[in-house]
Amino acid sequence: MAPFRLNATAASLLGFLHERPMAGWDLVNTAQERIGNFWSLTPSQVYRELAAMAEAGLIAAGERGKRDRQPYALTDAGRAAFEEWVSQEPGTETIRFPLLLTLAFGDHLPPDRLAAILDQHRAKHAEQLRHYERQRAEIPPSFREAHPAAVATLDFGIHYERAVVSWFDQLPVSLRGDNAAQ
Amino acid sequence: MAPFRLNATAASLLGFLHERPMAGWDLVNTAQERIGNFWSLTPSQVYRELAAMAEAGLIAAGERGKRDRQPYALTDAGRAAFEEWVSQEPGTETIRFPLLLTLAFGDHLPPDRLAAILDQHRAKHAEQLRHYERQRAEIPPSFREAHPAAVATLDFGIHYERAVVSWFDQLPVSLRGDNAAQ
DNA sequence: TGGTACATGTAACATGTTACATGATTAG
DNA sequence: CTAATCATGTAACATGTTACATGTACCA
Repeated sequence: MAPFRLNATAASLLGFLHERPMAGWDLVNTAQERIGNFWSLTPSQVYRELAAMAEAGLIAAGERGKRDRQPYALTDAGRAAFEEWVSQEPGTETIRFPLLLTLAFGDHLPPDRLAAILDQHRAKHAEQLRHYERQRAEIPPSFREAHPAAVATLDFGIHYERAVVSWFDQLPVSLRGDNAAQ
Repeated sequence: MAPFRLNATAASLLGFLHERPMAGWDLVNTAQERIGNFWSLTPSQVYRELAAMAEAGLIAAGERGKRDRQPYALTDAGRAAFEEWVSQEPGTETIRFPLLLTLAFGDHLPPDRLAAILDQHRAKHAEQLRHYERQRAEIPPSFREAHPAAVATLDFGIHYERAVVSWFDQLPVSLRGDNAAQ
């Protein structure tokens, strides 16, 4: 058996499979819900990683259920691989922010066009922030105590979006114009 | 000539080539300096994109200089392709934050190990913040007025790192332990 | 004259994205 | 009966990463 180098995406799937056997579809949705705010993945990727991990013996396919659902269960090898992954030092985050590129090259754009783009993106981030805050407010105390890490990752989103919005708001008028919706 | 779909990385190289013809090496360094905080790229990528863009006629190779430097100059086609790219609505940012994955799956880790990891990453971000703030303080007023966008992207970094550090600091003791260096 | 920084690139592979094809089940 | 949603996947391609090979010029 080749030593199969786990990537973070595959490892996350193993992480979720600790809870119960799941099919690709479940994993896509679970991942979206639980780590989607800071780790993106597509269905294609999930199915590919599952196939590769099944091949490598980290998960075992069960019997297909309704609608051809293919459940996978964690194996001992999978559990071991996950343990190894999770105890590694996590790497640095990657941020790729196209808006900042547009801004950096903003000299090539009419000022009001740039201002409009900034304005629109500010609105999106403000909305995302409201969304997180609504979620935060709805967490029952029991959950808060049982899953402090889940709350902490949500809080990260809140801190991040607040920073982004306040960054927009401190931009000089020369860049953002004065049409910004406060 | 195929219509050559520009990606953000390639477009950025064109952006820099507006200033003067440059070789791959210059572009790697310029990009690292000017957009590296929110857009990562490797030398390999740069050379590949340059080759592809030269092939597509967006840039023209000049005569090789010292140390085999291969300068590229923007062509009219390149200028046009850049204009088109920069006037597009920029897409959403992508964030991939491995530490948050480790935190989300932190139940599989001894609490003090998780706390140590968090502590270490807090220190890194605090250092990065100090670095940005030092840079910010060194900007001469003349530059500030001439290049507001460059200042704004740096300010983004500052806002971001402040948010990250303050997020670390509000984590419950149950997660971060009490060994955190304030 | 030997080490360091400069400079270019290729190759192989890993990961991520997009588009599409197929069919099952459920709700109206 | 039909549309929406569930569910699985493949294929093709784009992008990103890592490791390596090659040689140049400067400077101590």
